[in-house]
Amino acid sequence: MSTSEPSDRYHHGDLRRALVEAALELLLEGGTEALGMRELARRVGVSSAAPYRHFRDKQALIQAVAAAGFALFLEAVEAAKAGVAVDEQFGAMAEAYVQFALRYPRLYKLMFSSELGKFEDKDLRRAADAAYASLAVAAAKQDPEAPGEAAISAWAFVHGLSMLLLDEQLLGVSAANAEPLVRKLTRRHAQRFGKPHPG
Amino acid sequence: MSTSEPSDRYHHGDLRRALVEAALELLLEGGTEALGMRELARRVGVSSAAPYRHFRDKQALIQAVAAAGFALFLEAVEAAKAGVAVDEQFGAMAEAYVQFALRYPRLYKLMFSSELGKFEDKDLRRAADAAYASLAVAAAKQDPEAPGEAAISAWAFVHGLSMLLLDEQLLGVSAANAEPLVRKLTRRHAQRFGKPHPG
DNA sequence: GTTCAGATGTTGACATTGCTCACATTGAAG
DNA sequence: CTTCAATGTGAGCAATGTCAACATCTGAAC
Repeated sequence: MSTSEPSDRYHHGDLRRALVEAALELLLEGGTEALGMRELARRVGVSSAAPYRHFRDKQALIQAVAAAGFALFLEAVEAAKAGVAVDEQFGAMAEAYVQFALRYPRLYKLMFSSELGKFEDKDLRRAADAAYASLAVAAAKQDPEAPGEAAISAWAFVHGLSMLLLDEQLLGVSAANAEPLVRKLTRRHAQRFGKPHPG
Repeated sequence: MSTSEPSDRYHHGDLRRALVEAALELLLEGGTEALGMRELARRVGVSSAAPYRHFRDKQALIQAVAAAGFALFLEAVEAAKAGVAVDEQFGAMAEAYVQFALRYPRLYKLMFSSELGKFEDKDLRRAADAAYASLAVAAAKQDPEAPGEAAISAWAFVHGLSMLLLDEQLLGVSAANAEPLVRKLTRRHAQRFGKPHPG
């Protein structure tokens, strides 16, 4: 499933990428707890100390994973807006957003866990901002009179909704049957927060 | 600051409570990473194995802390609604909600971290639901035509906004100067999501 | 009041983890 | 071909979560 063949030579060739890939798999399977440096090294078929040539810290490794996550995330959200009428783009993106969270719950959680130190890692920060910007732009178009507030509200809404769904805080609603609710809610949000004087 | 005097007798007397208290302090000071079983035992002045008489797991201990957090949280939100006109209660509670998150960021994060297993621990589940219900009721009153959706949207909004603020994802806005923004946004949300036919 | 059974605490140990240091191996630039 | 920086190895340290065997206390029954 990956491009990483162990290949018994001394130098791995592309350890850094292999590590991030494996870390991602490890995370998706077993959550944050399962994501350890040593286990990671084992997976890639390399000694326990090797990863430290590429990442100062466990935290640095995690930041890289999160950044990769944001890239995936951005891709998904952008894809959702392609070929959609402008005034329906926000709704589509919001839906894609929540669906991403539901499909990769542990990754999503990691991305926003932020014992993570988003501020310190430049790459991570950039990736996160890019994702934010993508949705913010679409949301801002909805309410040209107060674009900033519209963007924040929109982001807060989708993020909060995702979290609620992941925590199964919504009685009777789980990842499996969330789709109709998500659609209804995002549409409702777009309506209420959309252009205030539609007539 | 606590009721826990070490007191050199063999039996502590109220270890369980002391542990949760100390864990809370530890969490507030140093975050999740600083919250370890052994360090905790050290703080309370007890052997490393003693906590296991009261908590099966580290996770169980953490769940107890989270439950305590939800109690605190509920208290804060309820306090905010006391003595406020009914149609302004939601705004007041929403503001209190976000302020709680800003005052206790690490605790708030823990409460919603949910590698936490909210489903399994009954006490925790109850505490979380109670907090949810409190805000949900106020939000539902805002839009009697679709109370369920109003509640979800409201919760998602405040939760999402809190997370964004904690992650400093909002450029130029941090815990220190967040208050006016929070007030403006919650009011805006109440307006847009409030009774659709105010005339 | 003595006794005895839980409940509660202690000691010491095991496996595992993050991380570091001294050393080994390699590929590429001169 | 030599050399050097980049990359990987192995052993080891301190710390952690957890457990089992043992110690001590407390409260209820006699």
